[in-house]
Amino acid sequence: MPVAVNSDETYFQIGEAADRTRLTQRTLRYYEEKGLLKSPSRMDGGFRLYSQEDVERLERIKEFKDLLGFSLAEIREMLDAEDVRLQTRSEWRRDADASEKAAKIGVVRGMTLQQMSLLDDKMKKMATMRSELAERVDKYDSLLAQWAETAG
Amino acid sequence: MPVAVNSDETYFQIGEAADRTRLTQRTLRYYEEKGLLKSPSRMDGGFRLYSQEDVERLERIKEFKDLLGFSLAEIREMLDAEDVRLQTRSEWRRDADASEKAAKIGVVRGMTLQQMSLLDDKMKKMATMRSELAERVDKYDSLLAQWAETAG
DNA sequence: AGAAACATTGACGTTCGCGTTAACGTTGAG
DNA sequence: CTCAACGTTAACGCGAACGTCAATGTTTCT
Repeated sequence: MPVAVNSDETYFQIGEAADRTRLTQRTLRYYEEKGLLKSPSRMDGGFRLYSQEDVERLERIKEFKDLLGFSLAEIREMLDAEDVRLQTRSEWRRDADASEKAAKIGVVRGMTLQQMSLLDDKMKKMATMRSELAERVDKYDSLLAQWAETAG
Repeated sequence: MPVAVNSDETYFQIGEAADRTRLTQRTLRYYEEKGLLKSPSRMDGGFRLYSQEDVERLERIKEFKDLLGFSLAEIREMLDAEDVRLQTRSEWRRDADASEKAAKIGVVRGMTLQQMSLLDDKMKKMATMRSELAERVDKYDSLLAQWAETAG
């Protein structure tokens, strides 16, 4: 069961975080080791405590991997870009240098566009592949139909 | 350059097959070793000779890997299914047992449908992801615009 | 307090998908 | 015939992404 640390937020130990994400505990530790996850908070005894946010991040990582076949290093880069975005947002009001921030956002924007075009590319190819497969199914069907005729 | 073995078909040595597929020679040998490719024919001296068909199969393998992130083992299975199809087709006229063939085709048809739904699934998720990314770009844009205003 | 369930940090092992090197044979051009 | 270019097998190597102990500590329930 989830662990309530204060009245507000819910935290999960590694076991449940693993269950929820359908990853293994080893994998969670590994991702942490590889910097894909900021180190989660801990209980007094040292047990890891994952926030809901952490769990969601893990799910995103899984999507990136399964969907796009990215390496963990690549995924790390993409997530880092997002972090820049969040960081930038929180610093938004209290800092001076404007053009630097604009530049940062520009970079992140560019990366996002790149990711989008990569997605577009893959989707296009997948669509092609799909129609090839559909064509085949049609062929099977007509073969079977023709066969049934001849036999009947 | 391609090697003409008889007047009819064109064959390629491993080097050119590798160039054409943008795979390495090692990879071609590896795929053969793993059974993704029926062993290509050989010259007298033992040099491998790849047919156009072989090259196309290699390209298909690449697509499967890059596009769907399948393991070579999985790809092997899918290609095996196709082989059944081709084999079935060549045996078509000269064999007796009709229902057996119909059954085989039914199986292959089923596998193809499965592959299609897998593709659909991935494409759907990718579309979702894409729109999330687009949303982000919009946010960046409005941030930058707003910023330009304030600064101007 | 004792036991079961759960967690921690090493550290070594494993599979996949090739890369690389070594030692050697083949082919084709001059 | 010679030599460069190309190929062959065998074997070891390697990074990625975890799996799998082992030894030990923590939490929780009774």
